[in-house]
Amino acid sequence: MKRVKDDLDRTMKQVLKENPRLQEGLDKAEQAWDIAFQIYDLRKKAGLTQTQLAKLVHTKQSNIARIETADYTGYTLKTLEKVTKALKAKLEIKIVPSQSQTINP
Amino acid sequence: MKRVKDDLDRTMKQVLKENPRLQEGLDKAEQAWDIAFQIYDLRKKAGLTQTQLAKLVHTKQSNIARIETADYTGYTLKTLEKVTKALKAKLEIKIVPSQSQTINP
DNA sequence: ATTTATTATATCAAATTTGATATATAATTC
DNA sequence: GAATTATATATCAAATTTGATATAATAAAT
Repeated sequence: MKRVKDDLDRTMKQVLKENPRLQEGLDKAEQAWDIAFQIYDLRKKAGLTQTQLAKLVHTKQSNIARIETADYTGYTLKTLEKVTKALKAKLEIKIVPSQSQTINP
Repeated sequence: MKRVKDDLDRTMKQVLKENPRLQEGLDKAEQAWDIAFQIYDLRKKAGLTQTQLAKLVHTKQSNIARIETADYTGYTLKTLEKVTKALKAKLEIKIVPSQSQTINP
């Protein structure tokens, strides 16, 4: 049951890896999935294994696995920050209003 | 003791409100503070009081206050998402690598 | 095909955040 | 300046995430 989702995830990761432009389209899709992928991708590019990254973050491999697969909406910024820092990346969080959000004069 | 920090926060909010370009400079500063401010700012622009926003988020005023003032690193994405959605904004999370992060061939 | 390495899943206690209530402080309004 | 509104702080139980260990599943390598 969950296996199915994961298989999809993995093939999607592959597809995206080969067609990087598709990534943009995902912005509207689930944040959760996107973050998971971003981390996965960075880790791969850094040539790190989950266990190695885990060590950098001072945690265990299983926790990295959780981050990369699970739906991530509920997790804390603190965690995200630790991971991205270990990957020598910067966490950018922007809250962008959909429409001009000023009060009418 | 904490009052001092808050007073600073408030005046900073003012300063930033008047010199929006300064905002950029803050990107390197604390994420936490920045998020707090972004929410505060959006709420104000939407002309909402903390209590009103709280109602939209199905929570209480004190929790919104906490979000806007407290150091926010530890909180969950879920919460951030609920709040930004209520403010009709979109939460953008990007993990940007500091240097080109590819493996050497 | 067997090993070996890598990643995924389950589970559970400990730590942390969240929601809620109550109350204090600050700012507006009259 | 008193009253009303808005925001900040304290506290605590309940819910959730985190870290950890163990183990299963998958992939890679030999």
